[in-house]
Amino acid sequence: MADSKDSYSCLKLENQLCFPLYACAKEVIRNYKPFLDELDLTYTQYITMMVLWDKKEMNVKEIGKCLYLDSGTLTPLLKKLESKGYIERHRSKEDERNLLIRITKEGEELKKQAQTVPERMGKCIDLSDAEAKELYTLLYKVLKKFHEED
Amino acid sequence: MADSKDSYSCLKLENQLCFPLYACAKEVIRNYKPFLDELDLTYTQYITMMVLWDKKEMNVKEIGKCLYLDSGTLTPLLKKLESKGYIERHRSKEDERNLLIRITKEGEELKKQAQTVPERMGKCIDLSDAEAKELYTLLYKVLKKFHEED
DNA sequence: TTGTAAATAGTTGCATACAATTAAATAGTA
DNA sequence: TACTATTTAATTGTATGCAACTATTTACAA
Repeated sequence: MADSKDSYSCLKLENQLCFPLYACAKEVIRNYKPFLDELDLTYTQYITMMVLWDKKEMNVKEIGKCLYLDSGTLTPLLKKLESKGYIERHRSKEDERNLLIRITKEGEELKKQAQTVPERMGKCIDLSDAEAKELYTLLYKVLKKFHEED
Repeated sequence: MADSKDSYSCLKLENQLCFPLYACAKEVIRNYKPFLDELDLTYTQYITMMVLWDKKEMNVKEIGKCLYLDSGTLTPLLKKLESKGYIERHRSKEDERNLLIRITKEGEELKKQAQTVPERMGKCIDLSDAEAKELYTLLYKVLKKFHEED
């Protein structure tokens, strides 16, 4: 980062860590769009499907914990995915407070189409394997701290 | 990252680089909130003020280039900052297409209050100076590629 | 000079995000 | 049991973000 010339240099955009993080996340997601358009999914819908491809059935709370999202974001998003036929929403019989989200056959089918997305997307990010791994490690180190605080 | 067990392992959340990027950016910005509430600024308003504290006067296009934002986001945001009295908006006399954004005296005053934000925020991110620098470098490397493509 | 292209903000529509609140169900306790 | 606290989703309100489109102004070329 640049040297400090005055007491306000800390307020320069280029001396912040948060800004490249913010901008980078936004640009990477924007670059996903063409690939996700093929699947008729938005980015948030895509990562939601990703956890469901892995776990098959979860409640809203659990999905939110995985994705760092709350019900205010997830409720409308899950209704959308239901209307697309990729998931089913139904209350748990054991505990009516829980809304169980289960992937459908159509949702499973989508997984096949999605399989090529990560690799194609990876090519948009101009980092070596070592650099990507280093970035991954650092990001999770920051994230871990935030998860602990909840 | 985890080893591949099947052909779908690339679709696991924990094997993605984009996800920690997305979640980390979101969490860091969410952690800014208490500090920015004191200034009555949102995060996007804060980074907009940051470029204006540095440059004093810019048009919407230039601000958008700095922040990776378009007029669809900036137009309402700048009107908001104007209503708060931190900036002035007026058309350029030389070229009426340009809307010039200039910081006001109140906007300059805010800078003094904002000065403590970066350091306090930095403490929320649990990285050493070397790690923070490494993260910064990697993020700008990714960002650079995207800027070149425009 | 006049018609066309390019540049710049603004507008519209859709999809997040999140804080704060609400509603319903369940757990825990006197 | 009856009352209270907790848990879980849903709702509400505000603020982004971005693609697509529009309106206005300027540049440029025939």
